[in-house]
Amino acid sequence: MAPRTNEQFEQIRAESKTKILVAALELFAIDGYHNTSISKIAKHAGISKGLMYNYFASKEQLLKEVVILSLEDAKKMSEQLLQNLEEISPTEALRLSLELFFQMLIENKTLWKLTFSLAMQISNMPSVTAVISKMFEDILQQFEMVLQLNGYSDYNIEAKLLAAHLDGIALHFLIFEKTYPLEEVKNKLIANYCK
Amino acid sequence: MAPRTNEQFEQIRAESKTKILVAALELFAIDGYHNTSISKIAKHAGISKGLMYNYFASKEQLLKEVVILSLEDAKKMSEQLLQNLEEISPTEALRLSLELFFQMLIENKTLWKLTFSLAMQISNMPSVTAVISKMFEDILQQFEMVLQLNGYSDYNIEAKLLAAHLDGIALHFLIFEKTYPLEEVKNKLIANYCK
Amino acid sequence: MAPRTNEQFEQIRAESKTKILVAALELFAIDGYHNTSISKIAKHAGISKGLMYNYFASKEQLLKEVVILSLEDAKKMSEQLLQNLEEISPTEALRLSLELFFQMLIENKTLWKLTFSLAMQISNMPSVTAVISKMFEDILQQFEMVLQLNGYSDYNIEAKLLAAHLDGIALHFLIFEKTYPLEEVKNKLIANYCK
Amino acid sequence: MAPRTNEQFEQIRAESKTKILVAALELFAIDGYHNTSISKIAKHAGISKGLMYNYFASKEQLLKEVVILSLEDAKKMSEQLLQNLEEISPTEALRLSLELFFQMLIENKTLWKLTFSLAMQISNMPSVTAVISKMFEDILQQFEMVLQLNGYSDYNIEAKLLAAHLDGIALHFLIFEKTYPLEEVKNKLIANYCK
DNA sequence: AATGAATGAGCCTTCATTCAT
DNA sequence: TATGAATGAAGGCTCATTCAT
Repeated sequence: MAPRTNEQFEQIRAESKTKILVAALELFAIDGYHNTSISKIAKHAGISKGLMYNYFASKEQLLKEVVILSLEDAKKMSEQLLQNLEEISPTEALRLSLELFFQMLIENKTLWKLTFSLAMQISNMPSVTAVISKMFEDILQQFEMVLQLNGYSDYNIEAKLLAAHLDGIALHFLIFEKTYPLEEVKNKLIANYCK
Repeated sequence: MAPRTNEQFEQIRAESKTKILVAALELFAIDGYHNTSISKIAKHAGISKGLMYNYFASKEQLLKEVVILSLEDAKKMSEQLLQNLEEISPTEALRLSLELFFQMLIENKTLWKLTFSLAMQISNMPSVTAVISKMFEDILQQFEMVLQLNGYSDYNIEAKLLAAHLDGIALHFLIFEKTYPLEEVKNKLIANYCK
Repeated sequence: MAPRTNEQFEQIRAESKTKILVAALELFAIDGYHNTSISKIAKHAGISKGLMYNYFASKEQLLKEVVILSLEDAKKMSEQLLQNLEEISPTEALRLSLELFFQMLIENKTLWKLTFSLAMQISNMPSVTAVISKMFEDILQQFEMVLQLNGYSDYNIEAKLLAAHLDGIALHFLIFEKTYPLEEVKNKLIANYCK
Repeated sequence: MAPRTNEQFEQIRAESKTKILVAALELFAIDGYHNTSISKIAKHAGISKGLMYNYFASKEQLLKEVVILSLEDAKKMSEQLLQNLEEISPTEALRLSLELFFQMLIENKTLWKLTFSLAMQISNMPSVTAVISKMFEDILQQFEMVLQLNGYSDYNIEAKLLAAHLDGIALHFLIFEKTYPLEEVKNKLIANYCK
């Protein structure tokens, strides 16, 4: 066989890396960062323990990249909304924003669980914290804009309140899972905000 | 010489136990449960590693008692409110409840940090989870009552919304600490709820 | 009250010591030496951990004295037999010796268990081993004498065989306990030796 | 470089595992299970402490495998006898059985020591006990058969007596080692049984 | 004589990380 | 690129022993 080209190597690398990241995300979110060993991740990803260190300098670095990757995904989703924002009424935009949040919450429970568990736990992992903070600011800005469009005078502080509200709901939902009446809470919240 | 009296032993025990509980609470809250080793706790408390096991059967049991102790403190505070609840107007009661929450949040940052960090991390520690869940239910009931008195028809689901709102605010406050405009958020929240 | 006399102190000491020895024997025999902690022994004896060190320099020393005490008891029993040995026929003496052995085995299962478990385990505890060896020699001499009286020419080596036979039976009985047909084995053995 | 082939890994594993098993057998037999720490075993085997857990799930599992391995060796030896059993006279078969026992005792002192020391100490380790019991039953059956062929009417109970006799001799030999007249005892025993 | 709180060495075990191949 | 055997520090926990009272 002809030797692999650089592109082929590059692709193999990318595939392996992705496999590892996906496996790590799943395990971190379900079992928590500390309860997930490199061994488990390697097995789950179908690769060897040693290979992991070929792509990530340490377990902490892997965590950081998991978070980055996940948040990028989330951002992509939310940007879809923004594209159409100008074509619809402000109220509708707000409603859509909220609907989007709940949709993402349900569809990415794993990621949310991970994010929350990290948020409270990694004062000693600044690089990871920074990534999470950055994303939070982005979301806040979006909310400010949408609330401003909806005529909220205190949109600055109201955005913070809304963000807190949503994160609080997410937190409770993730803790109580099946017993939490997410649908009712969501409807009530939207009703309250979009009147 | 004669051995110590029972009272003397009791006092020594109480002091040591408290020392350990306090040290554990601080470290658990700052570094998280998994990042806090028994060694660290012992050093922080100024005792030997082995002594911990004289008072707590395991690290998990220590955590449980830390949580219980902290929640008892919190409960005492909140009960102060309930005493006067019937003498004041419903609106005032709601305002007081919210004020109380923020006061407790500020005064017991450590406990809140611990609670949140635990909430996402200890699905496999039923005994601890149970204690936290119990407290959450208690708070929820209080909110339901106060909201009902304030004429909220959907007081059931509104209580859940309020609880989420408060926990969300607490979460953000604990993450961003000094940069979080807690006072403004608090005033706005109270204004929104007590109109 | 008048101060205690020396005799009273002496008696208290003796009682405490005995309590500890008895407790230790029971626990050592049931759970094994290594699985029995000083704490357990103290609790079982109804005294404090510290007091034990008032009477025994170490756990190993305690073990040694337990063994000595137990073997002395055993010796007393066997000496009862010897007293009457001259009044009965040699065959009867042999039968009685064997009967005595089985009786002691059944009545002192605890001690036997302990002895066996020690015998194989304490090459690194010479002081204890010495005591056990000494007793074994004593027993062997008795057997030699009785076998000689019964006309065994090779009484020297036959005594060793007999001792081994009895210890083997004891070993199996202690391992299999209820399922071991001790009575049948005993009758057959006696029948074989006393014909 | 290319990773090792499966065969290479297999061989490395086999070698390490054997090193550990051999080291463990020796130390368990000499010092007893409880007095032998994983650290000691690792040092004795010339490997790191952690590596043991790459091959054995726990110290108890290691013990179990040590016992199994040893008993397999023993079984192989005894099966050599059975092959020729039908070609020789019953008396000769019995004599051979006994000779074999003594040969195995001398050649596998370590294993015997281990077996005895375990027999009295591991009532709380069912998995290990089961293996040992199984082997004992096998041996008993063999004895029953051979004794029956030799015309013993009570071969059932006589087999138990014989097994006890042999184990008793082994026990004494292992305790007193060099000072025990094993050869004389063996000859006398065979003489007694094969007349 | 008696107590039990306190110590600290040592135990079994886990796991991130390295390295020879 | 890829493997997994090997390491060693660290973790939770036990327990014989000491010591102030």
